[in-house]
Parts: sequence; structure tokens; C-alpha cells
Amino acid sequence: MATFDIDNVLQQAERSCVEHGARLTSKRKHILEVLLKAEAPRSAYEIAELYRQQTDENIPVMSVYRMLDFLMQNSLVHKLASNNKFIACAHIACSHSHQTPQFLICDKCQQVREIGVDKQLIHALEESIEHNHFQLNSPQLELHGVCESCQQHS
Amino acid sequence: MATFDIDNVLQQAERSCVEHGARLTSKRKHILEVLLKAEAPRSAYEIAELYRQQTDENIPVMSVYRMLDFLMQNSLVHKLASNNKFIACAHIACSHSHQTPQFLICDKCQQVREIGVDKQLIHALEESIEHNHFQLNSPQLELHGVCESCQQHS
DNA sequence: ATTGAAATGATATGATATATCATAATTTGG
DNA sequence: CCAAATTATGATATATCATATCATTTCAAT
Repeated sequence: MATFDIDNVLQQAERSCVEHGARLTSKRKHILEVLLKAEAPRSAYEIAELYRQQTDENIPVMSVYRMLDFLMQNSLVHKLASNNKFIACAHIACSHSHQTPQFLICDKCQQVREIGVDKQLIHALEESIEHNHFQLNSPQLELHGVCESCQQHS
Repeated sequence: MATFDIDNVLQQAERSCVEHGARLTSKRKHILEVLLKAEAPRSAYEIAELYRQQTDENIPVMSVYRMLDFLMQNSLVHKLASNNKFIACAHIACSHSHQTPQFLICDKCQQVREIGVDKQLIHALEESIEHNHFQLNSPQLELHGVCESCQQHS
């Protein structure tokens, strides 16, 4: 990852938090930065370790969980339920409003692509589900498979 | 649940295992029975506890995990990645071949419905994803929300 | 019966996550 | 500006989920 400008993304995150009256403290920002630099989803414990390496400061895992909660509430980070890891939102710097994320998780290299599935498709899925008299919270999809690069190198 | 005939389902499970040369031992069968009787998804530790209650026999959690693995390999049980719990397949007694399961998980009462999303829809979703040059393993969907009954009683 | 393979038990340990109370930092209202 | 209130973070303990590994038992096939 990190092909984008991390500083720019962080600034945008800052702006977005200010707008919502949320406090993006220095530590929370560092946690987000760790995830932005990571090439793959990380567990809370991995994040704590990376935080130590990158800031030379110790951080309790407890705090990491709390900061991740904050970041998730503000749509800056997503949790992948299928592997209990966390990932920075790929659309922080985008201007358009955030839609429900859909993830393609490569089971070989662990890299994740956050994609925008066709809205009509998602809408149809929602309809089909509401047919079952079920009220969706958020249709976050996590799809496991093999990414293009890993397909070639196998 | 348990509006269906558990014994019948167990017999069908037996038949299906024999066909595939898989050994549905007495303990494995009991584990499946525990899940068939449960009203909601259960964790491996909960299953071990229910097993004790229902058979008056102790069982190591290790063994439960192994037996769950077996049952999953034989499509008799599914794992819900989003909450680390297990559920009996809703289609064991159905004659038609098993398709990839789609789950509606109620975040209030924890009950789960295993639904058949429209095949065309799933197909379209798969296409859309393969457009991204991603090779799907299995499009198991876990969708969180509120079920009909809980919507009414809130 | 003997042997080999599969299943289960037993023990240890790793990995993920939450509860709770204490302390520190920040905001707010006078 | 200060005190109180709120929010954030630290520290400790413990719950919960899962795997590794080696020993023992069961079962099927000869």
C-alpha cells in the first residue's frame, strides 16, 4: 500500500473528525498511521507492536482496542470479522460520502482490496434480504479468495 | 429452532456421511445434535458445556473443535466468522445439493436464518468480483441486522 | 489376534477481547 | 483563570477463542 500520500490522508481524517466533533488525538492518529503504513490487515496486538517500533513508546493493548473503536466509529478504520484484523479505510481522502465497504481478502498474501461493488447489485441484495423481513444493519461483505498477483505466482 | 425432526436430520446426516466415506461417530453425532437443538449459534466452549449437560459426559474443548472441523468438512455445520460461533446447516435434510450459505444474523436475539439468496444475484456478485481479477473461494455472506420478531418487540 | 490408521484425550500455550478501576488530559462554565 | 465535569489513557486482571503436540483408545482390515 502506501502508494498514496499518508500525510494527506491524515489531514483529511483530521478535518473529518473536526467536522463531527470527534477528537483525533495524537495517539489515535498514530494508530491510524500504523494501519495506513501496513500492507495487510493487522490484529490489535500487532498494531500495538508496530506502534512501539514506530514511535519508541509503549502502548497498552487495551488502549489500542479503544482507539480502534474510536477510529471505527468515525469510519476511518474497518474491522474484518472473518480474521479479527483491522484495516484503514481506503476512502478517507475521497470526497464522496462513505458507502458500506466490501472487501476482497486474499487468503494467500493476506492483502485486502476495499472495492465498491456495483450499487445496484448491493441494492438488489438488500431488497432480497428485506423480502425476508430482515432489517439490515450494514451490508459489509467480506469475500475470501485469491488475488490477481497470487494467481499468477502459483 | 427444532421445529423439524432432529432424528430425521441426524439419519440424513448419517446417510450423507456413509456416501462420502466419512465416519459420523457417536460423539460427532452428539455434537451435531447439540447444534440442532440450539436456538442460536454457539461457540465451541458453549457446545462443550451443552454436550456435558445433555450426555452427562465430559468432553475436552479440543475434541469439540476437531469434531466441528469434521462436521464443517462434511457441510453439516457452518462457522460464522463474524462472531466465532457455529451453527448446524439448515439444509441437511434437503435433497438438493448444498449451495454456498448466506446468513442473516439478528444482532438482538442472535438467531440466524440461513437463506438462499437469489442465485442470479450471487452470480452477478461473483461476476462483479471477478471483474476485479479476484478468484473467489466461496461467497459465504454474513449479514447483520434485526430480525422480524425483534423489530416488532422493540 | 496383529497391525496400521483414524479418532479422541490430555496438557500446554497462544491469540483475541472485555471488564474495571485508577490516573491524566481536555473542555466547559463560572 | 480555576474548579468541576467529561473524555482519554493506563494498568491489571480475566474471559474467550483457538491451535500445537504427544499420548491413548478405537476401529477396520488383514
